[in-house]
Amino acid sequence: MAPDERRIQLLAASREVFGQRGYHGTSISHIVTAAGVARGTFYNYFPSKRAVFQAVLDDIMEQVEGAVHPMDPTRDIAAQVRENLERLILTLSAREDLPRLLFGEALGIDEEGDDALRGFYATALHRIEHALILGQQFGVVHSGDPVLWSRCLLGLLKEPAFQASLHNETLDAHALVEAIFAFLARGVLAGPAPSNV
Amino acid sequence: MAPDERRIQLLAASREVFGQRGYHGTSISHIVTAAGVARGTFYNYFPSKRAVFQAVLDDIMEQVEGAVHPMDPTRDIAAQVRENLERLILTLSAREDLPRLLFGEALGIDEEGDDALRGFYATALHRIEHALILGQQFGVVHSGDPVLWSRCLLGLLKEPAFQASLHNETLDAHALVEAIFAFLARGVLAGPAPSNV
Amino acid sequence: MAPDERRIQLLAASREVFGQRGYHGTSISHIVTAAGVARGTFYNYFPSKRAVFQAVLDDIMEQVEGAVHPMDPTRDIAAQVRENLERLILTLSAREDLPRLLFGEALGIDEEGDDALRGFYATALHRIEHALILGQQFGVVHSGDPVLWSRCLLGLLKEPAFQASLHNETLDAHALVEAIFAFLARGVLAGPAPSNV
Amino acid sequence: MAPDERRIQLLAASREVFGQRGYHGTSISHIVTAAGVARGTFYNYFPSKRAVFQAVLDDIMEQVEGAVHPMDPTRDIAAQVRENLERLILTLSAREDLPRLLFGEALGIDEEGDDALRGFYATALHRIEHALILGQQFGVVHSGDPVLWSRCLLGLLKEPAFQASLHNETLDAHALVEAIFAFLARGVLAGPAPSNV
DNA sequence: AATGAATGAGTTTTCATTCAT
DNA sequence: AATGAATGAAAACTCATTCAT
Repeated sequence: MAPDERRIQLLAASREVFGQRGYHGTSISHIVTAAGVARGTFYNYFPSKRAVFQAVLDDIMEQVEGAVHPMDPTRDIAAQVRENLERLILTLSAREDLPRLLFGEALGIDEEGDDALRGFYATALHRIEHALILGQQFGVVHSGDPVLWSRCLLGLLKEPAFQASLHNETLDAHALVEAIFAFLARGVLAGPAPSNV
Repeated sequence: MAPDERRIQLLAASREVFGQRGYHGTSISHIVTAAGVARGTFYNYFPSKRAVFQAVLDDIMEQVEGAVHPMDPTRDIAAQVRENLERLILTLSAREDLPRLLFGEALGIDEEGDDALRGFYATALHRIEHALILGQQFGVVHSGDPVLWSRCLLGLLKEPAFQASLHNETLDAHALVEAIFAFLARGVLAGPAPSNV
Repeated sequence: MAPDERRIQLLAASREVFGQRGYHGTSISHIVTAAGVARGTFYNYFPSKRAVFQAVLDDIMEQVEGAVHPMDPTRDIAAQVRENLERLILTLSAREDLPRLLFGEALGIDEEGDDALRGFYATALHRIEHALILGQQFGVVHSGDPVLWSRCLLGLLKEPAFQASLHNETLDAHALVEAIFAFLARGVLAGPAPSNV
Repeated sequence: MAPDERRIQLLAASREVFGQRGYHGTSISHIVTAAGVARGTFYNYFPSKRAVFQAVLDDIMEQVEGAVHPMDPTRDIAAQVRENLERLILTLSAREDLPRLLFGEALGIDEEGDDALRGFYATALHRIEHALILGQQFGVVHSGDPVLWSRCLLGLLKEPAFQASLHNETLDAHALVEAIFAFLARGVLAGPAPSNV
């Protein structure tokens, strides 16, 4: 088998078992059994358990980041945000191992891994911040701390995804996008005198 | 030393080390060294590593749940929600180990632990759902799926807390409450035609 | 409680648990729980786990040895042998813990314990040897190696007792005595020409 | 080294150490030191201490059972019984660790082990019973309870073997066979009036 | 004499990693 | 490149024994 294929095969098997058993519940034996190769072969492709896990996570992060397309200023912004959100949610719910790996296992392996995770969140949050700041400049977003707000917005998306995975539910992407948009547009409180005009 | 004190001391030491090194990074040696007792003493108070960790989590969950006071219908509801939110955030940020333990380590130890965590979230989410449903009946909350919305609202609170802990920042409780309230009241999108009257 | 009573109480509790769980399956906790005393109290009466077990065994051996009465040369020898056998078997089956302790647990704790057991068997075997030699002198016992024969005779008694305890059966003392006597008197083989005159 | 060889080597080393120190006196360290392998190597071949011990015992039981050959009805029965007895005794005395393991250590490890031992004895006793019943039908064995008698006969063989191992003596197979046969044929009691004609 | 909290050496077992074939 | 036997450090847990109260 070509080296690249073997690597991909090992990566896939690793993701599979890491997703099912978690990082600490997975042993190299699990991985090589799942991949159908010998123990030593694994170490020809990855220097350590830690390293495959990072490779798996990198894949996932790349996948998630790839779901978000750059904005085209000539098209309707709101529509593009909505599309991005939809793609993001679909990506999150497309593979059931993803939420567990990203939200449950990614944190706490070691300092280096935490850094990688922080990097991932930093990228995501910067994009949101950037959008917020732009929106504020154009007057379509209320004023407020973009850092804090971006975290709140991330939570709006992440928590439903996390809860769904916690209960082995599949995420209704459309419903979630609608809900998030409703939040963004007017909050949850209706009432006699919101007076936010 | 009296058994009760010793138990508390061991629990405190365990929480300390679990908070710093995570569940899997912590060994019984770490705990007993931190507590300054012999290895066997630990097992006089807790039957297993798993068990202390659960005790630590139970403490945390109790603490977090205790921060939310029951509503008094004769007083201003919005004010009470705000107070509860403030207390909750203060609790979450009062001890730096709390977010890591609750958001980063609680998941994935074993099935039983996951159940406990699901129970904790279920309690929290039910409260939020209940409040939403009540609000919808009184016409002060927009209509929408209370289950999904409660998860979104939880994320609004949890993610900023999580991100702060990820960066070792201290949470500005007041700012976060304000931000959340702003979200609740009107969302983030301003604009020519919010038309939510 | 008087020291003697306490010692007896502890000894009884120890025999109880040793009989149920075996030497290695028994911990000091089991003993003190069964006796209803504190851990330290135990060590006021016995210097070690090893020591109580030896005391228990000594009791048992004494009991077993006490079941065999010295022979009265003025009375019928065969009848006395039969009586002793009966008493012995009754003793062996009177307490269900006895066979397990004597046959299953007594051997292999340590060298000292093995010596004690060897001493016990030596005493028993010497008595049988003595009787055999006497019998041979009087012409009522066939000629043959008394050492080997005494071991065979011991097996004739011990194995049925052991097997009964292995299957939690109660030993039928009378039937066993009859069987042993039949063996002694004529063996098992009948036939055209036993010619044992 | 080939897996089969290694397994055999570990089994041999285990049998050696178990035979010398007993089950509870043996630690995995003793075994791996005796075998000259690393600690982990042991666990590549046996899942637990309990499991090697059972494997050792299984070997022994197989060996002992293998010493008894099926009877050929066309040949002299008595001679075949004598040959089987001789082989059995030779087997029992060929390796000095065998009696200790089979008679002293096999009982009391755990319920499963006890079952295995009961099974071993059941097989042996059933064979003896079967022979007795056949003998009774042909009129060459006196009438009497075959179950009880088979246990007595087992004792006749086992106890001399056990006592010999207890004193580190080597068993004189021929003398023992003669003694047992003498027992079988006419018992020990001679005398004026056996009157078993 | 009684208590029971504390001790720590010792045990079994796991598993990431190495390396000769 | 692939194999899989071997390694050994490290972990969780037990329990006989001690000793201050």
